Amino acid sequence: MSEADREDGTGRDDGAGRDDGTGREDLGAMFARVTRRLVDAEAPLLAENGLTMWEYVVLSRLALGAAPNQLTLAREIRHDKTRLIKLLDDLQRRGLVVRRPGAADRRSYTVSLTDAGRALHARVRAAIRAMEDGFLAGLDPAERRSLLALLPRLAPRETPEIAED
Amino acid sequence: MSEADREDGTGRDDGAGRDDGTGREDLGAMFARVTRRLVDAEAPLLAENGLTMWEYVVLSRLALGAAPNQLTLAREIRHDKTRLIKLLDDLQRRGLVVRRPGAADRRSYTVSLTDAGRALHARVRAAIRAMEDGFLAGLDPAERRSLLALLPRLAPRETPEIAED
DNA sequence: TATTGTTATACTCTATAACTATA
DNA sequence: TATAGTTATAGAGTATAACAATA
Repeated sequence: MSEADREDGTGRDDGAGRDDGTGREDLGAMFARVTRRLVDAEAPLLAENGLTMWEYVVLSRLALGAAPNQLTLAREIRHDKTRLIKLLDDLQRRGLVVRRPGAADRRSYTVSLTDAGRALHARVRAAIRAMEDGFLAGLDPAERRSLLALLPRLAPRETPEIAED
Repeated sequence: MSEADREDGTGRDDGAGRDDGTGREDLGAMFARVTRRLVDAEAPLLAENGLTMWEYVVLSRLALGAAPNQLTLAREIRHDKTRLIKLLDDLQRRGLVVRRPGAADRRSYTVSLTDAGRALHARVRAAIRAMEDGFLAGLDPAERRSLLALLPRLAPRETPEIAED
């Protein structure tokens, strides 16, 4: 593929400095920059509620339903199973999640949210959602709809394995 | 435990797991997932060419024009000035970049690409661009145009300060 | 023999402080 | 006094190996 592809992209100069002749910035660089801005904007909201990013990721996953065991939970959120241990210890000590002996396999523990955990997640998520609305404020409704429809197709989420609570 | 257990909630199953009632996934989570997929896809392309991600970031910035000094270079790519040292040492040892005494300020060094550095960057960038084309293959032309127009607006790049070569 | 939860260890990445030479 | 480049050190984050209990 050559420079002629600029026809279905953006061939214009967006004022981001001297053009190096390649037409547009790397997709990875652009996505990374947006991601970093969102992470930076989420950081204070999480800190206010005493959560780290990984803890929030765990709560978000568990909000979909109980995880059958810690290993699948770790795989689904792409976190090391070894680091998940202390993280769950902390969340459980704070009464946000519970580990229960697995029904079939005595080695494993199902992990699920407590009422307090579900409430905290809902509160933080609402704050994050409000921040995101501001983040997307510059887009008109059609653009916003297009973006929200596109993103899941570019990186589909793995179907979580849900256990009985 | 049958898969049909997931149907008991909303009845909707779009492949993204049980709905937790909040409508859509966090924007940050979606962007982070896309970014990770792109980074993972770039990794082998960079490794084949003996570059780390940060080294490629430096080359990409310098492809826009020489940096007036290392400090502004570090700030523009959001990298620690202390870690930039060894990184530039390496790139210079390999003949990809050159540090030249600053014209006005004798403390500073301009940083610019050598011909070899420019060639390597162009080669790697072409490989990455080809990968990106595959990555966006699932989108129709209108969606692709919309996405590429949106991204720079969601996280504008800082205008780089360009020095004379 | 393989897997789940766990601990311990080693390694990488990142952040901070401090030094030098110039300004 | 402040800044550009550099070095050294401490800390956080991450990966790997190994172990006990169970399958």
